[in-house]
Amino acid sequence: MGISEDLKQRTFASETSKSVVNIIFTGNWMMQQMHDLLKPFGLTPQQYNVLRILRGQQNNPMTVLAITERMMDKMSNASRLVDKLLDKKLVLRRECPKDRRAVDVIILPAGMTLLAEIDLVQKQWEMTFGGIGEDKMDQLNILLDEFRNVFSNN
Amino acid sequence: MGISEDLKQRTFASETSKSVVNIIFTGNWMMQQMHDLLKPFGLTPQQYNVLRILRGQQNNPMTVLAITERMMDKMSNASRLVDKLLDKKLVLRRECPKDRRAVDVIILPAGMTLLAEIDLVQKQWEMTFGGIGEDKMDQLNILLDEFRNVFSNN
DNA sequence: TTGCATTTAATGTAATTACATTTAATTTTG
DNA sequence: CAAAATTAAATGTAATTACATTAAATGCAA
Repeated sequence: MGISEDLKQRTFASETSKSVVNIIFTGNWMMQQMHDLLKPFGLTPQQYNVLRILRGQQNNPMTVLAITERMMDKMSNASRLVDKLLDKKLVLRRECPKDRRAVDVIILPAGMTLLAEIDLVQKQWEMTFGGIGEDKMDQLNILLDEFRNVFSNN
Repeated sequence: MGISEDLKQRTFASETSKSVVNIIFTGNWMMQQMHDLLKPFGLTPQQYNVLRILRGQQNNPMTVLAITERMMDKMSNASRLVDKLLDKKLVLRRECPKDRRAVDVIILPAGMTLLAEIDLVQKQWEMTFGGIGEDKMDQLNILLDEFRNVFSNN
């Protein structure tokens, strides 16, 4: 099914507005997939995103600001997401010694273990897209980047 | 800037996970653009989406369920979105004569007028993407559809 | 060094979303 | 037809997000 059938919309004003709608719709759809996948592990996609960012830093502490810069959804409040991960004892938070305004966040072994568990399911899920092929993935990435770059600023 | 620079992430585990991240990130980015564009008009993207769906039906009443089926974000509660539009006096709500469980929603002239105002700004904004060209738009739409169709079900 | 601007994170709050439940109407089944 | 199942929408609520503000630390300029 194409976007027209998915949204039961016969025509679009232009190919551009179809693309705009398709990008938003597919983004939401993808987020929903992640959401469903993560549900058994008790993480929201945003929390998962933060955990993966922390893992990506090879266990070096990261400030909340550095996390924010790397988050897919810039709008969610990294400070509160870290709170949630703290509650779950997946990360550690401590005052940054170099700059006492900042806060260092470090992923704990429990966080690494949970991510490792999720990796299995996540990898399997991603494999479903494997049939599309690297060429098309690459092409898609180029096109999406191009859309965002239309606005050179912000 | 490509997704790597935008998220300050040097490498991705695979081209697939890069695409997955890119789709979500670009969807959020696009939503944020809409959000900023609509702010002066006092509508959220979801409310705007509902209004446009109603306009698309050529002033025929639509039930809340029919609206839901056409919404870009299936998760937002159409019932409460309609509430908000009612508060703003942009739509009318009345019991559906054929099925008294259902509720008919109709866009009011005030809603049409507001949409017409927004159309001007929206069209201008969309024109920014015009340089990308119809071919690439088409290509992108095909690729996004392909991603969603990997899961033939749901 | 003091005062002012800036930066970093946390927090207050209103609005929205997620999820389950409820209510009312309709359809199906025995 | 009556009872049970299903459907459509609304609603209660807890969690999350949006947005502004606050608090604390740092940097910079006079």
